[in-house]
Amino acid sequence: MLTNARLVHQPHDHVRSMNAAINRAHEICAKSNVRLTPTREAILKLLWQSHQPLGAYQLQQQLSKVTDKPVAPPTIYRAIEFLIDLGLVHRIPSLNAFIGCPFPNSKHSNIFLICQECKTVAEMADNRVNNLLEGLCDMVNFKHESQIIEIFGCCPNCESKDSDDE
Amino acid sequence: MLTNARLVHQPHDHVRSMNAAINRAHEICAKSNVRLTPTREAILKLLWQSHQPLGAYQLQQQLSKVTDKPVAPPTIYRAIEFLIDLGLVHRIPSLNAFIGCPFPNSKHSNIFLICQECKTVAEMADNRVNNLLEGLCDMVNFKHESQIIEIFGCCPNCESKDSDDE
DNA sequence: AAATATATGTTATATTATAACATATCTTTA
DNA sequence: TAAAGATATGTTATAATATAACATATATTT
Repeated sequence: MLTNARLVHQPHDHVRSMNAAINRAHEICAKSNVRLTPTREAILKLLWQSHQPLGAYQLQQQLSKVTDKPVAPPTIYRAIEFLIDLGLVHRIPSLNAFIGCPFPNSKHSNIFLICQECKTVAEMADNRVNNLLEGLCDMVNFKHESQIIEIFGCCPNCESKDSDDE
Repeated sequence: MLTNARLVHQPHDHVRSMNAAINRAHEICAKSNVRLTPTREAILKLLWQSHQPLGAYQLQQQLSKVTDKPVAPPTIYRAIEFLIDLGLVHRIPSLNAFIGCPFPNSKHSNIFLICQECKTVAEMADNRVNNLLEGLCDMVNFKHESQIIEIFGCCPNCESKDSDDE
């Protein structure tokens, strides 16, 4: 099992993990012979700086502030599409929002733990889940190509806060 | 494992399965002491008549045609919300669309097999998946409340057609 | 330096979803 | 059975998310 759950739900060196992510992104782009342009890098940084997934229009506002220039939606959606295609970013469909992928090199289980209290999202990967789902697909002759698993609930932080309140 | 995959991907008595679904819906509403009003029933029927998930505005058009009256979006979204709350209908987040639930009484795994060719969606339920995911959540102290699993790929029908073409 | 490919800017608009308030219809209880 | 309360629907407006289409700019190759 692979997860960033502890990281997401605990205080940590945010700048450092972001820089690591940006470096990885540069490597991945170099390998694929595509360009991590300033706009794309800025979007990726914004996503990494955020503990929560960001919507396209939140990104628009933030990018506009950072660059001190007006930014139109297509700019955002294009950058996001680029980053998603490279596996550097995920879209969380039920939230219409986007997050940086913590392990862009590994096989994607695309399991997202969505805290309904604080709105943070952690990601997990687990081969047993992949195998099980692929097995189920085989049983009904469905050709499995990709998947996304959204789990809604309460993260450890919020859970302990909630029990304090009672 | 529980699935309607064979049903969805094969010819079958559509009217009959729809009527069964409507009857089940009436029972479930009676039990919960809520009303399956004409609008709500009509929406549910439209969803059951469709092999594919329908968007809110498709439902709007179709309902308007059936009732020969103008229908506004809130009418649709209200009916859908009602049906979803009862477990009679699901929303497929990545499609912004809705489908009738084939087994509204059973525990929901919420596994959806989405054919990217023909756009049909089958549903599965499997306790091993639920157990595995709940186990993973336990490991990171995440309190699991609900989940949705979208699997994208190719259904047996389209798969056999595709191989014919080659 | 020209030609080509890639990326961004810009305007407009499509698509999905909800807020807010008015009206109607059921359901209960006096 | 009429009034009160709860539930459901109608209506208008608008918010939020996403994309199409075309112009311009920047990088890359030749």
